[in-house]
Amino acid sequence: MSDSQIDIIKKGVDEIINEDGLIKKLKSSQPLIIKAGFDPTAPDLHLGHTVLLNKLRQFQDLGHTVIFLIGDFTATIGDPTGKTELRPILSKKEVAQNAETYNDQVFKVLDKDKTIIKFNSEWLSKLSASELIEIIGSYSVARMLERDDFKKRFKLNKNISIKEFIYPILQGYDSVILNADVELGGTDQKFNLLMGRYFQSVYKPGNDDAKQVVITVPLLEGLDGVKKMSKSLDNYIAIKDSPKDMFGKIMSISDDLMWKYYDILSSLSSQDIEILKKDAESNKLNPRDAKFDLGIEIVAKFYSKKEAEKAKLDFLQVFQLNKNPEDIDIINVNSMPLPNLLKHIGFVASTSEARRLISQKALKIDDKIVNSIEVDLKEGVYLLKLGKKKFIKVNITND
RNA sequence: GGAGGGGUACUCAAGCGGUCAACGAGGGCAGACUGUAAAUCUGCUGGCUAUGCCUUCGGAGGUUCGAAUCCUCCCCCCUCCA
Repeated sequence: MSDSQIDIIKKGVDEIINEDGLIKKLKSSQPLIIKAGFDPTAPDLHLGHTVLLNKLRQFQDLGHTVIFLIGDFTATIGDPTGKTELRPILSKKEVAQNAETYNDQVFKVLDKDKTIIKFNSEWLSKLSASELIEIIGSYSVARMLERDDFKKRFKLNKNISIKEFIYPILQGYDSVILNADVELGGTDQKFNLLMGRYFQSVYKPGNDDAKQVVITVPLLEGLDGVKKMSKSLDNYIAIKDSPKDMFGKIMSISDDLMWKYYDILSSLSSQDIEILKKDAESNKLNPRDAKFDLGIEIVAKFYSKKEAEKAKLDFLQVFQLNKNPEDIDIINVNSMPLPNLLKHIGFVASTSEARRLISQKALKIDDKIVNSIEVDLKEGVYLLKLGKKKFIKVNITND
């Protein structure tokens, strides 16, 4: 049992610290407490998050308990990971709203009955100054500077706030409070995750079994193929994206990135993926078709096979046969100058941008390129296409 | 506390009295080519009621016909000294 458990858990993870500890914990045959922290600043869950969520789900399916920890308190500090600036502080209200959004989305992947949601402000906001000092007192600056991003910033003479040192410490302290057996996170979180181990050993000296096992999962690169997928970089596929958008975004990734997505997101075995890769290299398989399959698999995971197939058909319509999609939204608008119209319907951020795009022949009305902003649309229904991807029908009225 | 260096658009980074809505690079967007891939080429990349007007070079004042550029005060970052 434990043997098969460990195999399931090991699949697709980056690192387990340490595996022996995990095996020991699994053998105890008690449900383990699995901790994963989430930042309330990014409420839109995307495929990058699902790598972690899927792994959590596996733990749940194996009978363990997941604590979905929302770092509302630590968010007021700002995770220094990969950052050069402090993050803006969120209000209580914003945090609550964001948490709500999580709630909606998380249980597309996680089993609600086996998930405990916690906010770390519950215990962190109650710490007194002396308690805090005691906690941070057990860690040293030298060890803090072992951390890669701190080290870099220190060497480059960039600002490091003392506050930022507190973040990983408190994250580690969370594990003490929660008695976490295992903590999961992305590879970039390794340092923070290890803090949990450290503080658990401080608070329960000599008891090695009390130390949480750290499991890191690979980071999913964003659509650009370079940076990690994140909302703030706008290179993400949200799990709320429509099947059409999801499929389209997957089709737009590079071939190199496609193989990484296969590795991380698809249920195919690594052997099967190797075969696909070889076939593509020897021209037996058009990489595009491999991408189609990947798109279908991913969309089907969040919707259904049927909707995924439909998204593919739609894609073929639009980009292979150069036709318009079938179900384009239609909205009613009052008559107004073209640049304002484009701004009003959300195609562009400003009328200036609209003018630029029109002058670059990026706008089509009823399949005809618009050459001038002076076009005056009379009452009626028009099909607008901006760039390659944006479609909408407008019904112009003269109220 | 003292001495010096620095803060320019999404990022990096020029400019140091007018020709600056601000060189250049990256990123982004659009067009061509394609497999909505990569690579490549071209254009664009503050806003608006738009051949003009308005707002931007850390903040607030000032000098000047005119300031990102000069002066004063303030804030922030970095270095060295204490």
